[in-house]
Amino acid sequence: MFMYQLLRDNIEQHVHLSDAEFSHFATSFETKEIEKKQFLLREGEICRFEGFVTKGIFSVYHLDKNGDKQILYFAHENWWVTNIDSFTNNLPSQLFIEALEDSEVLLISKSDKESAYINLPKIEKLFRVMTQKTHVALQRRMIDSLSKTADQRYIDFIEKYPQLYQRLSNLQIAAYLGVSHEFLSKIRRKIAGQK
Amino acid sequence: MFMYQLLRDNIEQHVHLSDAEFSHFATSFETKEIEKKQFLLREGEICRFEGFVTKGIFSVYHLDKNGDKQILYFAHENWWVTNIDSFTNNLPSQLFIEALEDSEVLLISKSDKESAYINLPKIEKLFRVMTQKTHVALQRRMIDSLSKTADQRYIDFIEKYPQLYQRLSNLQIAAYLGVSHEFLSKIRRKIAGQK
DNA sequence: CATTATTATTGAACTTGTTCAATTTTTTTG
DNA sequence: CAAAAAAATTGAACAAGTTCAATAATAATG
Repeated sequence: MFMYQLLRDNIEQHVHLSDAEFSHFATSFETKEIEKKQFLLREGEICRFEGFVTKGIFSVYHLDKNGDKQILYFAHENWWVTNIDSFTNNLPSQLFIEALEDSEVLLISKSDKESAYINLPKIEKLFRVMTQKTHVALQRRMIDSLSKTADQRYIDFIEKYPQLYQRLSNLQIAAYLGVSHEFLSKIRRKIAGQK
Repeated sequence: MFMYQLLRDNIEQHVHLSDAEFSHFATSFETKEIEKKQFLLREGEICRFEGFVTKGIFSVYHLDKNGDKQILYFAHENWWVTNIDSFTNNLPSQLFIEALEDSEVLLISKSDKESAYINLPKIEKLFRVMTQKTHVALQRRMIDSLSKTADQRYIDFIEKYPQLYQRLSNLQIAAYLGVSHEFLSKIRRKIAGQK
């Protein structure tokens, strides 16, 4: 099936699995469809899965006490999505994971993931390498957030994620950049005027 | 030796090693002393180590084109320090690692670390778990950086790292919080006035 | 301990970003 | 396709944070 091929290609970027190994690992996943505006995970729930997005986009965000949303990341096709804190430590999630389009994910449970670690050490390596990459990306974003102005972060975002930019509302992008959507609107006007 | 006991206790928080396993792993480390204001790693160099701090404090930071410093984290006794991006991908470092006091680290090279992964799978687990924890902490910091005001981030910092706060200058703390040190000074005045 | 460096404070003018409220535009849905 | 809902724009008043330049306080060093 197409979505399993996507998963295989994704894994192949980090470690090589034989047909048999992949087939076995792939049976650990179940498919789930989530409609737009529905949740894969809500605040307070314990995250019992790690997901691989095969269709659509999810946003992973925090809601602060003022009701403002801070988006940690977007996960579209070919990305992994979970609340790693809740998942690994069995803690109530402080994050929401919401579908921004009608979406589809392959989900693996914690116990299946742990079995895979044991049966297939390459899987442990896979997740270690993925976590490292994600961490490096977040370090870069943290530095940008400390040093760059919102204008520049917006320009960088468009350049880095042109396909994502097309599919997201400015409300979403503003919540990712950490500015009000009104201010993002003014940034857009300013940039448009410069061209 | 005292510093190896520190290392062992640190590892023990995540995985258990027998005396023999630990002794073997410990031989991979070499001790290095770094004087205050000297560098463990400079921008442009490839990071060939992962370090465990046994004495002193390091700051891991980026210098932007304006010459402003953004501090990613501080590593004091009992913390690990490296540039994970440069280390894992053999890329020139975009970060500096500088000793803020006369310091001492135990260093392990990439090849020794990789041997350990192979000889002792618990070590792979150790680093996977540590990276996950670090990642979760950075996610929380990212959310705070998107949602909280500098006053609140400063108050949080003092509360979270009271011992670190005592040993750092306000210049360092400002570069960590992402504000000018002048503004931090005004925050401090405001907070002092409230008490 | 006297001198020099670095760090911290302060004020004033300025820039960046927020909030609120109103209006327009676009998208969704019956 | 009409109506309703959601998203985007705009302006005005405000708050948060920067920059620059001067001064004071602390720490480092011969």
